[in-house]
Amino acid sequence: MFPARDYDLAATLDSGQAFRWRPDADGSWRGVVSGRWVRLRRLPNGIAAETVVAQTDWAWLKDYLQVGADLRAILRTFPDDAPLREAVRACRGLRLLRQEPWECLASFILSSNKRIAHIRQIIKTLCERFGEPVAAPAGEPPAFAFPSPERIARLGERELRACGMGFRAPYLLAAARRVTAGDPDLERLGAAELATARARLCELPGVGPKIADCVLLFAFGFARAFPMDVWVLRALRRWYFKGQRPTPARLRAFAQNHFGPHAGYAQQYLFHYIRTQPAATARADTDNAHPGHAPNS
DNA sequence: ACCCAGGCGCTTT
DNA sequence: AAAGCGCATGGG
Repeated sequence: MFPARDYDLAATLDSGQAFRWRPDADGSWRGVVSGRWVRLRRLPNGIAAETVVAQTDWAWLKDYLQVGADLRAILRTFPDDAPLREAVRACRGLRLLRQEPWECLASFILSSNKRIAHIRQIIKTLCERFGEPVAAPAGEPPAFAFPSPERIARLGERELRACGMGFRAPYLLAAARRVTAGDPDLERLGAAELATARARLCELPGVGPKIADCVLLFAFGFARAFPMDVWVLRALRRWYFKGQRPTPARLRAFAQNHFGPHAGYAQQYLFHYIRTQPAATARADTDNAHPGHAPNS
């Protein structure tokens, strides 16, 4: 059991940062982390973890779950504005994970122009077909590790397309080959400056600013990385620029300047909050005649 | 059928 | 810098 306060497993594991967790009827979650089958369950004062093989060192899972992160201290760095206050109130216990770089990179290459439910399906098929088998408890369905870059690099585009990933197949294949060749070296990227690491990732085919920021935030822990997808853009326009027509450059500058040292965390709260809003209001980002709490600089 | 999806790459303005 | 467009696939 890991002691942890303010940790919402559902919001954290099922909100589009990781794609391999499945909920159980009793509120527990099953997944594969670092090639190990894991079941997680929320306890009053922490998180219970169950594996197949007894663990003497849980560092790999504690790091993944970031149970040592001081969420309250992070939230205190947020700017005190109405949208973030409401998002934090509505998404209590939402956390950022610390994922394995290759799995995170590959997953988000597969995410472009896809719904989260379908990203999960593509990744599930990819793991079942090409991932190493992982020991699972009796009665559980077979489990598989996420396929290594070396494994994917040996495949053909046709086998990848058969997983349902469409035009992303050549991107994933090329990225696997580059990573296998050590260009970039994912082991070293986390030690680089944010801008340098982002530029390296963007050299990969199929990786642009948004996917790079996802990897920087979810795998390398760059706290200022701020992935701007359609939902976050919608949130920014609706809650911070109501009635205005901010240019993309203006939105980027605002995001960099407004949200502080844990901007990536703020991003995840806005993302999860607007996605869990009723659809009718979540999409009301274009029809607005009433300026709200909009900043002027 | 039509529209959109945790975008990106390329072309044109 | 920014806007258009195509891209595979699947679900509402």
